[in-house]
Amino acid sequence: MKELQTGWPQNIKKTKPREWVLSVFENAQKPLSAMDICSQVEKNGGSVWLSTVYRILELFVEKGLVIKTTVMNSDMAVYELNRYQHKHYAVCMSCHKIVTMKNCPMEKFVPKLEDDDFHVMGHNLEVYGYCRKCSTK
Amino acid sequence: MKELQTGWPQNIKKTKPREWVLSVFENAQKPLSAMDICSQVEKNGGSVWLSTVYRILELFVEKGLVIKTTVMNSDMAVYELNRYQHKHYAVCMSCHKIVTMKNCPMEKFVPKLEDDDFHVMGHNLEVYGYCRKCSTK
DNA sequence: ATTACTGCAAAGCATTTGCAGACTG
DNA sequence: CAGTCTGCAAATGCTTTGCAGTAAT
Repeated sequence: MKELQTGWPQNIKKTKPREWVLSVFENAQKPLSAMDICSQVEKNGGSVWLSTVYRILELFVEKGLVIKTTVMNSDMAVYELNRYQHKHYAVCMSCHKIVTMKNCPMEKFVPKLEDDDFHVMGHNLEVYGYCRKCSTK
Repeated sequence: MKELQTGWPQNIKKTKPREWVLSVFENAQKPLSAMDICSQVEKNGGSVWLSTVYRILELFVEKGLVIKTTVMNSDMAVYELNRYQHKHYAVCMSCHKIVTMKNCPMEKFVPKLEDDDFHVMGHNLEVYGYCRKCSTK
């Protein structure tokens, strides 16, 4: 049973750096950049090079384990575990704080696309505005 | 009357490069990258340096004239006119074709955020999947 | 033993910045 | 004329790639 929760994903060779990266994701409360992951791994006592992190992320994305997105007006890519439950965020335009959204507008929504045969696989949504602190400043 | 449609936005000094960039946006059918804009300006007989385009884009975004987004798994930023009517796109995961979405799920949706005082200003939405051609390949 | 993965260095590329001359109002 | 904007060059910073040694099955 325990294996089901923390079990290593199939089709992915187990190595120290990959274990570290995955464990960082499992403890993360928000999407992480490659650098975030790198420094978090080191904070946990491991050691990985940035380029290795990028290769691991590429692999994880390819295997559907992780989702790659970008946060508003930031050129940096961020990654998060694909928990197969939608999760969206609001980003403060002023301080770039990230606030979790608890619901998802796509649940009961069918997009009307110009290509009628477009096969929708998923979506990214991001709300932007001003957080409590910044809107009262 | 004509001025209302093609009138130059207030608070923005009029220069050739800016006029060219704006006109490119007005004739664009999809979000454009800085390079797209640059080459489009040249195609129209103008001439701008890329760094100038970036500075113009930054200004336009700041003035609320243009919106900056990123398209799936591409590290390149794209920009489009803020037409004050939502417009969203679906992106083909295989050929990266962009398909316009005619409706918007946020119209009748109130996001539940962890920060109750978050002041929502707008949103980005992107749907991904496979277009007609790629899903039958 | 074979194949794949990582550390490391160096390259790539979109974007930003500095500066002097040119242009706008 | 004063202040801003642009052309151009060079720097920055995220991400990718090449290669040789190391680790996994």
